[in-house]
Amino acid sequence: MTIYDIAKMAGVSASTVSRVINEKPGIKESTREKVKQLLREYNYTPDENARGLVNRNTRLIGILVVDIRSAHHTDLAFVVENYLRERGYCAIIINAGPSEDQMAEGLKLLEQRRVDGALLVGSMFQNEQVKQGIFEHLREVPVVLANGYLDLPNVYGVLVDECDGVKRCVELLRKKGKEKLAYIGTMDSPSSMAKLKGYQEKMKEFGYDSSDLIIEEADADRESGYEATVRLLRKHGEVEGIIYSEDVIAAGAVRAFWDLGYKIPEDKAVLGIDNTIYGELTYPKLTSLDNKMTEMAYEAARILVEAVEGKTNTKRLMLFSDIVEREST
Amino acid sequence: MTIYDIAKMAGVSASTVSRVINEKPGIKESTREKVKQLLREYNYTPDENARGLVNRNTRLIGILVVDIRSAHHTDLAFVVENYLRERGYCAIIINAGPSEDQMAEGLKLLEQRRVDGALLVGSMFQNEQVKQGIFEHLREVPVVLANGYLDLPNVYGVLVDECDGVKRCVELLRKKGKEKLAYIGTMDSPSSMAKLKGYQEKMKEFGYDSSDLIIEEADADRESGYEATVRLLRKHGEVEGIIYSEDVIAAGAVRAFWDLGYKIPEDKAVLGIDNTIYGELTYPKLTSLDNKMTEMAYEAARILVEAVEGKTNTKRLMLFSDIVEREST
DNA sequence: TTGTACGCGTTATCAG
DNA sequence: CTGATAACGCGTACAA
Repeated sequence: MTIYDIAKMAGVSASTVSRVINEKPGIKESTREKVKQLLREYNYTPDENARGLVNRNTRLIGILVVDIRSAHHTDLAFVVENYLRERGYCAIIINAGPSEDQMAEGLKLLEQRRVDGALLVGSMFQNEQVKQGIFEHLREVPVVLANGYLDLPNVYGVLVDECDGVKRCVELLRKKGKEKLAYIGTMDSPSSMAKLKGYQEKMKEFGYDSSDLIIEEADADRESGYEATVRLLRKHGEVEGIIYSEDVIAAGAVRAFWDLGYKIPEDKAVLGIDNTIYGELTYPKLTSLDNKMTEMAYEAARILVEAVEGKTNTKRLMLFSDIVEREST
Repeated sequence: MTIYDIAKMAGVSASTVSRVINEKPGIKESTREKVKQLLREYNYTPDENARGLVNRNTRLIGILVVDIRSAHHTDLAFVVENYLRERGYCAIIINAGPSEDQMAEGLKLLEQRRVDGALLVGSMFQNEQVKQGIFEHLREVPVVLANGYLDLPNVYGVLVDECDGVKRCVELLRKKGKEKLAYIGTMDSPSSMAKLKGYQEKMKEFGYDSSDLIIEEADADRESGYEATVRLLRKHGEVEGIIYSEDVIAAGAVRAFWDLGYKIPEDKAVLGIDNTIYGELTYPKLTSLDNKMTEMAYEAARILVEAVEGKTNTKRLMLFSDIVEREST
């Protein structure tokens, strides 16, 4: 079913049908009604792709994410997809995977689809190869990085002050009387490094030398959180509080403290980051640094759509995180 | 950059460029190389939409999901997206929302995009309005229901034997010496009803009258799980084991048992369904009925792609669930 | 108020 | 082996 079919049945030309569909003025009311009637009868819907070919847009937005299964990316994708759909855009989701090659591959895919814009979710996209990929494949359309930034004329960034957020976490633990503080977490992304830096700098303010700092690396899963915690406590049983780079790691840690017979928060305080579902599931519930994923998603979607529609915008938007206190501190 | 631009630079016609791009035979090696060189130089990628216009396909697959944030839907979407991408398809994701009107709206959106096929995730899509919507909007393309089925010529279903699965859960609890068994869960989807039916039928086999069965309704979140459990125990303190329709509800319940001073599994056994991350996060860890989401996702994607590519397939594929025993039973 | 003709980027067909 | 031409479904100047 095309506009030609409708046109034939209505005894008018295809352009007339097109005009009716797009609510253009200057059509006799009787023909408009006749066409509308037919449109409804065959519940005809215009082909967005063909439309895009002539309008020179697709109303398609690409969402690139390392792995959609990670909870905060999902939350973000949800908010963004809703925002887009309400404005007539469709979201193409691509799990780019962790390697920079795969990310570039994802960018190429989006170019092939001629997306009107792209959203890259996660600080992992903040690297040279992606920058190069955007330059090669998506130079013509706005690109928004959620929790990242790249210095390119068409790239916008929405960021959260993770370094400052962790500093406030350190302050909170000190205020609760915990002196000896350690840090366990991932170190594989710019975001991770910002968090770590927050811990290091704040501890130095409290008079610790960088050689005194107790830091342990972990992967972003519970098993790793469990093991890293056990490892750290074996060496530094005196630690009174640990900040974890992600709730999921802290969730594994909670189990470790249980098994080792420590009470949370009396013996050891635990503080996670991301304020995800993990934080509410552990016993006791985790205190967590909320890095405002929902807000970030909303702002990223807004900036992207506005840029696509030709409105200018701030290139970098900074959001502030909040500590959500629960039972683990 | 179009094939015409490339053609002009290579001193050939657009058809030749097109033939090179599509690896068609019958091109002089020297011209092929010359064109390929240009293609690389300008890292040109063909416009999939324009391509689709003439090929009469889009290589776009629509994924309709009630809410992408629910963990098992996310897992499924991940597997499906990877499968599709490896085969040259792109996934359009739409959060259809819980109402049947919104679902129909989502179907219309997919028609507009002229998707080559659609995947509807969750038994919630198993209703008359969606059936009508598929008939109106997606009659021409294959549609796969993950965990559901609709009797329409172009609809395929991949299902899991939830009723039978719950029966085996009842058996397991009995074998562990738990006699008095209750059921708490959602009752708002065909899938929920199948689970409930499994509980009811198996209990009858064990000699219980339907009026003896202890059943409590809950929403699919932790708060509701907590409250429903407290409510049920107040009335039936003698219950020795509870089956929950979803892990997330059971996760709330675990907290309720803690607060009420019951030991799991000694005092009360807890059994969830879905084998999601929730099950591993609670303390003790949940025994859960694994309804094979990953396998279902793989099969659904496979059937969909094969149907899109013209291969015939079983209209209904049934998978079998497994109980994953952890610490709560 | 309506229709004709063209172009969007690509592929298929047919002629050379 | 290669090029010209006609589609694909739609929107839009321009003409009537």
